[in-house]
Amino acid sequence: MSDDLALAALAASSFSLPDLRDGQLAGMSALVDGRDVLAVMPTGYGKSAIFQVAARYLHNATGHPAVVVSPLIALQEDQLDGLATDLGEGAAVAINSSHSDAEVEAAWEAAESGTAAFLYLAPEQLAKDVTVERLARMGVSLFVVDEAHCVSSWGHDFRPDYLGLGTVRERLGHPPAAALTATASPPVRDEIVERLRMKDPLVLVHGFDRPNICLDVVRHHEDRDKRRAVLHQVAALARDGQGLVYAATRKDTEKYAAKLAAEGLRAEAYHAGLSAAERERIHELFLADGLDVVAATTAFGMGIDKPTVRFVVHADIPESLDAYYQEIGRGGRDGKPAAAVLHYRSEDLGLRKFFSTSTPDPEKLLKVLKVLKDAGGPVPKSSLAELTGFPARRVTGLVNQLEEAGSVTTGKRGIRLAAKAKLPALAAAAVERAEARQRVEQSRLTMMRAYAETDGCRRQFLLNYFGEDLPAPCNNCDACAEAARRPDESAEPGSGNGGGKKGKKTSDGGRRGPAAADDPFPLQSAVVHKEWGQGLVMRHEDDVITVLFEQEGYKTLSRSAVLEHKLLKPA
DNA sequence: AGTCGAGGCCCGCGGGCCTCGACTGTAAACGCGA
Repeated sequence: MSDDLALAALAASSFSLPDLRDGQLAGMSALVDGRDVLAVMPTGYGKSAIFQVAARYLHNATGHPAVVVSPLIALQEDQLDGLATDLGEGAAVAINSSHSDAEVEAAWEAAESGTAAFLYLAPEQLAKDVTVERLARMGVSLFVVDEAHCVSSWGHDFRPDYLGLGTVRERLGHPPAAALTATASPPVRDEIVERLRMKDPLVLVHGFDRPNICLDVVRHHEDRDKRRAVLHQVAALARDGQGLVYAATRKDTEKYAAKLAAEGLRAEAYHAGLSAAERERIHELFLADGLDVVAATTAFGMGIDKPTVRFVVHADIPESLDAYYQEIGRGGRDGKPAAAVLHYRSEDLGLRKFFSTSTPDPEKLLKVLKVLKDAGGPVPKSSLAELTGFPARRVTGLVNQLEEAGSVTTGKRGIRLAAKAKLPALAAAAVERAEARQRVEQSRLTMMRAYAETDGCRRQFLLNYFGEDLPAPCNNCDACAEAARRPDESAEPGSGNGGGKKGKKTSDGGRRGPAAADDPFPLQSAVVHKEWGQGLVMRHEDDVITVLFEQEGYKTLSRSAVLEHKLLKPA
């Protein structure tokens, strides 16, 4: 604990942080003591300082740098600039494909000689054995994973090297690990901890609620009505400030941008199909207040820290509340009022389903396994595509599914069988794992849908999902506004409340079930279900209890059925 | 799962309607040719 003073002094002198916020010092101190840390804090809270101060301290003590895994080259370069300002040129270096061979070698030497205290890499770099071996020889004081939710959201299909980070960390001699993210629900946190092989990490959750963001959901039946409403609303919101419109497809971002531009707004579309130069131009223009609105896919966001974003409108529902919270969290970072509006049609869930894990195909998995068995040794992924006749992307997905089940491993020279069992059994194991993954993804989408369709306070729902409790309705969402508009509703018991819609909310906006005192299954309590195993109570609403099960994801149960048939037991 | 858009058909010449196939997101890295 005597380190705490030294850490605080270092934060003040090297990083111009005279006053540390809740959790920052505790995080730094834990890392320096060798304990893993998972920090869930919004952008701008100062979660980077936790690992930066700790890394600096450890570098002074050992001469070894921190390895920082960051998903985007642009983010790496931003952080390099920031650290150069605080600590001087050369204190942080990066190894990625935007640098020449000579620059990369210089970065290595800076890290090895003790000049650089931070070495930034993308997970793809750490998939190369030569890289990991050189790092292991060099010695690593700290293993940092920035934007750690990527482990869960990108690891399974899009960027599988995220799943290998735990192994990489072992090979580096298991240095203490710091995982940082702005948003992660309990199952995502668990997955980060598991994948990075963290042991008893210090979990820091701070500044999670963003009360200045007004939460709003607008439901639609017809697609064209939704499009019209989105345009109308953005045009109105853009009168008072700048903001973002998130759409699910590239084409839609261009349509929205064109229509908004036609209405006289400074609007641009942003998606990964644009050239790097064009993306850079739009990004810079937005930061410099040169645009009223950017219509974007999920490509726009990470690393964009503009405090004055006044609205985030979703033209399509995201895949999960984790993603949604990440995206609306880009609004109102200056603490002033900001609007988060979700335009929702149940039909839009179809596209999200399409984007999620595909149903495992036992035949194709078996084919991959057969090819690997016949080869009798490691097979590079490209050859595997050729030998099976499947497209490269399909092969990646299949290999991931097999690898997650422990049936194959990816090594230096390619993919090889890892288990001795009969091939159909290996394929079946992979199918089982993939189906479990599908169930979890499906349940997360279901929770996103439930948020869109709830009559209760949106913020209570959202915070519940992230494992936090908000005792009273927020008074800054459409449901609370609706409740305030109908003060007499709760005085009318039973039927006859007009509108024809069942289950109108009560005037307290609540519908939170019985008080915690007499509730056998309070929020966040651990429970056991005969079939579904261990779970965590996430939410109460009327007669419905939502429980997060480790294997099955989110499930809703009828409270009366639970009590009557004793479906749940306290764990 | 749902939507877009090309192309065909109909009735009658400019546009509506239908069907059916294509397409739908996120990055880094590497090799190749200029």
